[in-house]
Amino acid sequence: MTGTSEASLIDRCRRSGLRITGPRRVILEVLQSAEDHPDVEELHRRVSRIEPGVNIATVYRTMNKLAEHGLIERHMFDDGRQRFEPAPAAHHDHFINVESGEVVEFCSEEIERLQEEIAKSHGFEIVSHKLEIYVRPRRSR
Amino acid sequence: MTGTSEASLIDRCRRSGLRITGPRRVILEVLQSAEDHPDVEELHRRVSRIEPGVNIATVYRTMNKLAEHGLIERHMFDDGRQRFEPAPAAHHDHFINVESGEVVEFCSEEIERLQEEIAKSHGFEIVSHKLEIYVRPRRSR
DNA sequence: CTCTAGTTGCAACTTGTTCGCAATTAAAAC
DNA sequence: GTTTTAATTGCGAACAAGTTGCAACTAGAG
Repeated sequence: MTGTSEASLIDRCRRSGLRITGPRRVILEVLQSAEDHPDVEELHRRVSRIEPGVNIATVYRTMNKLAEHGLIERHMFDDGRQRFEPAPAAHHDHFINVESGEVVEFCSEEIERLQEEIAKSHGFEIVSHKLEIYVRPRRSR
Repeated sequence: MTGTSEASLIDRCRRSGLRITGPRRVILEVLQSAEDHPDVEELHRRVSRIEPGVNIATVYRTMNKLAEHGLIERHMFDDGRQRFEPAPAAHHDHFINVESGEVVEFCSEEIERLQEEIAKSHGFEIVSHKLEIYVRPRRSR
């Protein structure tokens, strides 16, 4: 999520043979500095704040390109809209706070292991997985 | 998923105060005998085979009503369209075969338990969750 | 049998996303 | 630097899934 990362998105795009244009540069900046999991409209809003005139179709196209090249990760939570995060180093799952919409990442070795085990016992090989836990702040206690 | 069930969907609708009309009766039949997780278009197709003339908007509205009353469960897999299954007795998760699109149910006490634990440690209370494992048949071995 | 609120078909609409196309442009090749 | 050309862009139109307004219809309570 955050800019803890290594090589800038821009560099990684170049290495993937993607052209760095004006609009794209801004989109990448926005993505790189995103601390959350914005959807396309939100990205477009942030981009427009920096440089108005970038069409939302361009944002869509750019996100598709980036996803194709594995440079970002696309999520589809229950609100039915795509959300993105710069491809994280390690896999993780998500808490979605149903009250605020906020997304929190977490990971559990143990759950991953159990999944492997269960898949195997069903004769499957895991391609990918998605664990979303819809939560609310624990009251009282 | 299958008709292993108890009280018919129709009865449960009546008990929920939903009217049983012609179109609705057919939709419920189709749902009840579904062995899979059909989307609205597929449901509509099946309904139309039994009784043509039912509008797809009616299927949408009926599914919304049923979901409101907890009589069916709505899923949103990565294909981005709603899919449904008659509300199952017990919670379960899903394998989605990425090659065939087929959906297989499974459940794991242990994973559920771990989720609780992790949520708690983050100060959350679980509202619901969703674990989807995208798989393919295990080759060779 | 009557009456009314729930339900339906239909067409129009909304929302999120993609597409065609002509104009622009990054960056590879001179 | 200049040329070249394939990738990218803006724009408006087109899509796809799902929803809605409304007048007509009807299940089921009384």
